[in-house]
Amino acid sequence: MDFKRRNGGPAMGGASQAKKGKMSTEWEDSPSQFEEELALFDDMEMEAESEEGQAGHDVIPVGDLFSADLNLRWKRPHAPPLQPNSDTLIFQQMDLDYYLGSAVAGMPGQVQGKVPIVRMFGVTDSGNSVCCHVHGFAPYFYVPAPNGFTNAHLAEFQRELNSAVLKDMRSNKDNIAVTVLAVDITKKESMYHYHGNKPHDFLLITMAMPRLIAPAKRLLEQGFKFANFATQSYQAYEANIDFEIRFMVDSDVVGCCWIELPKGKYRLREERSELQTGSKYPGKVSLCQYEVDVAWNDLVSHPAEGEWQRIAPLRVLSFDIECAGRKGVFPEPEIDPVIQIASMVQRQGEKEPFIRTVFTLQSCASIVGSQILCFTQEKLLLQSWAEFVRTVDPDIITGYNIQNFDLPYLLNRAATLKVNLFPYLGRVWGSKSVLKDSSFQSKQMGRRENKTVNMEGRVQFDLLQVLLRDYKLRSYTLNAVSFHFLQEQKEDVQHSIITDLQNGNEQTRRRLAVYCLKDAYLPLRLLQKLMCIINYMEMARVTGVPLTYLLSRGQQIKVVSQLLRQAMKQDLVMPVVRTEGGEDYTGATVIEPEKGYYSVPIATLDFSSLYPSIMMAHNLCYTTLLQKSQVEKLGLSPEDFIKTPTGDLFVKSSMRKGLLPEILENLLSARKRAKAELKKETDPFKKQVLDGRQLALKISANSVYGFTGAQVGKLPCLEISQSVTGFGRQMIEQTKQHVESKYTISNGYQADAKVIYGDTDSVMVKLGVATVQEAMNLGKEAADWVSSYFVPPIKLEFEKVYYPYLLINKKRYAGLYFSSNAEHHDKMDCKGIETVRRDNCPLVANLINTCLQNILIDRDPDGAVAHAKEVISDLLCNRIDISQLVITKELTRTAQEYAGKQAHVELAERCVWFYYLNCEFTHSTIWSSSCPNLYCASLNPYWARAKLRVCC
DNA sequence: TCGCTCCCCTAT
DNA sequence: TGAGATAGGGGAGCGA
Repeated sequence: MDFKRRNGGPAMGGASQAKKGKMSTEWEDSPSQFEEELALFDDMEMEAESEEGQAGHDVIPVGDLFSADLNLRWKRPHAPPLQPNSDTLIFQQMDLDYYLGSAVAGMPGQVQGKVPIVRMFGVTDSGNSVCCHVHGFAPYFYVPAPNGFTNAHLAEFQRELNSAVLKDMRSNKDNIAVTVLAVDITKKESMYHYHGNKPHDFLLITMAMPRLIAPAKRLLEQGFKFANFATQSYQAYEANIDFEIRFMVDSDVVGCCWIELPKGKYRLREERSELQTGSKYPGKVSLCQYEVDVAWNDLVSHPAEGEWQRIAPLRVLSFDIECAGRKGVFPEPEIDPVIQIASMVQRQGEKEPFIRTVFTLQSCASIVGSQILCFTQEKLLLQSWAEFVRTVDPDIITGYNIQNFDLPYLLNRAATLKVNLFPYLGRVWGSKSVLKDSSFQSKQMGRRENKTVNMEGRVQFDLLQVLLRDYKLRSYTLNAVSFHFLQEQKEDVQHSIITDLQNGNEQTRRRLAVYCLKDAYLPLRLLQKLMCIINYMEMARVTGVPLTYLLSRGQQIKVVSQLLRQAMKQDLVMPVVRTEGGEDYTGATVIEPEKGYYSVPIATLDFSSLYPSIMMAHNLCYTTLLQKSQVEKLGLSPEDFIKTPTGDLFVKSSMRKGLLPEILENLLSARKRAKAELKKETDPFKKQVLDGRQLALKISANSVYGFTGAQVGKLPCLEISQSVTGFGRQMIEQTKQHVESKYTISNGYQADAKVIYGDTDSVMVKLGVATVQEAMNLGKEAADWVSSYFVPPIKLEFEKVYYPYLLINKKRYAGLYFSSNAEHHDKMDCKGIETVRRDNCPLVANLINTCLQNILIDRDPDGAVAHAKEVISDLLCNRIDISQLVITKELTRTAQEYAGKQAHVELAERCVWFYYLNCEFTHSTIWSSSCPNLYCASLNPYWARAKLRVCC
């Protein structure tokens, strides 16, 4: 749908504007490239399966929609019979959730009342779908045992807490009889602070349901009294862990891992009608081909190594809808009908979709390479599509903005038309897909209003959401994104004529169907090109969270998952800290730049993975943080701990090795392994997986620091984060001093080296050599030499040479980038300048880019001035395409926000002048200088009219 | 005109 | 109840 993408911000740039005059008759002339592509799929398939006798591209009579003969490929491959006693069941787990249900005979855990049951959905190697009910895992948390507590007190404690929680419930509609299932004494240690490696008695409190943990925790914190112990407040540990994560951590399951159910250890559910209630075993409740019950401690989880790195033949469904809107009004599901739904289904790992189909309202001429299903009633169209989804049974559902547009629209439309069988899109019988509003807020992404639709067992993987998270783009329309990544455009249909096309004939509707099909096809292509599914799967495996968390949750949960896994091995428990924003802490140093244009090579030295390596080098962790009062109490000598630049104390690894350094070492060594494997691997698909993994490992390592500094988070620790940045500040300062003290004329070098700039983990050094090669050689030597002053694994590395280099200000510079070859530059590198910022119009970015090229590549500042003047004169004479003046932005922003933005042409002039002046300047010095042509173009893209103002 | 705050978006 | 961090340039807008 085009409407949804028109919602925010101006529509596409000049290309579509220019084609406005295109006549509708032109369409029928020749098939588009995309149509030819579709036809090609068909040819390939005809060859491959000529015996199947399936006429894939015909218009199918609706009555035969789901007939096994006609749409054989819709269904999953036949599932061979499974004998639980002699067959093991192995599947890749893709989605994991839990529900409250009745206990199943023969399974561990509570037998009475509602019990939490974990549910895993997955796919076998042969492409069969699996739903696995996991029984017997109950939620729990810890509190420290009070002084004098013994086994004799357990029963009393449990009874008192149980009745307190029951009393606390306002209503008890589930008729819960027992809230506290068990209380046990266990030896644990808090992970916060170092306290002499002495485990203490903790009470492990097991609850009947996940939602009972919060009240139990609250009651214990508020002050709890039992037996003759005084009323006291109990600090809760691990009471804020999602139940899914709790289960995964405890059973060593990570996201998207392979699960093995050994023979004899599971039970297969049978198809059973509602009336047959005689059996003590429940029948199937899902649409999956295999549905099984297993005890939580009987399942085997395979770490993603060796053969277990493979990926099952998942079914990925991409779809797009079109609605017939009214002129100039955003379509409303209560009024405007859905006229087409295009769907493409692809198996993960295959090149092309094997199902290409479009459901249309009214007749539609055939399209070679795709199946057209025509309906005279919209109601039937919707219902059939829902049945199509259930038949195809996809593991992953994708599309462009399906989360906030297509799915909500379909649900609302189906509700309006009373298509009662529509909203069951998940894999669980009778579980209705409902629309909910949710808002997601983070400092990183700002406030995001989102809609959610539940679809148990299917992963919703909206490509737009992926792009918003992972890529900074100027525009997020499907058209712009496709052009950016695939150099391909959408089919050319203006959204304003969609209704006209629908009301035309079967040829105009065919035109619309081709457009709709392409909109379903492009997301698949993009997912493939960007390796989204593989990368996300690897991230889920590395961090241990379910795949769905990666799109629905923030960064913290990934660190929590790893931290809990590591902590469990050492019997450490994580406290629940109350979250309140405190003082900000000091961050990194940015060395005052020696602004100027440098026509000599500038070497850049970088600390690789600075913050992770600081944490590893100095053993910074929650578990090693030492309170000053504890030094004497624990009888520590000064050799046992260090004092960080911020004055915080941490014990050395000889006393206790920190969890965070351990996690980081694992991540970074796993990354080294992945990179080594990547080099050896020849299979392109496995290569993608490994590359995805090394990327996931790198990102994960870098997010550990952020987690400790997140003051509104699960476990903030400012002592760690401020010590990390403190060390960083010290190190960059020392690096500057070391380099400038050794590389001097008096030490026999050509010139006195000068650090002209540096930010956080890098320094730019003018070494005084004339060639790039010399700068590289000397840079490498300097990096190695400086590294010797720091604790491993901290390492300063030579990264690149800039030649020439234009240093405009802090965080704003440009230069030609030489990394391996001293003869040829890799690219022109621009940082912070208008060319890389998305809040400038293309004219400004292009102009500055050209000026920088003139200055840096051609070494022709006069050319830059000439170019700038030319553009300005074009601007004044209205010779600039309006699209150049419009700031195209992501659709989440409203057009009003762009109003009043200014395009600043003068910056190009400033660059040029700066080259001449080669000295420090301010805005006003340039402004008041006698520069001949300084203009400022102010524009209002909302009205799409540029207003020009002559400033000089 | 200057100085200030707020906002956006970037660098690391 | 869920959200990685700080540093910093530079424009817009406002008041003195």
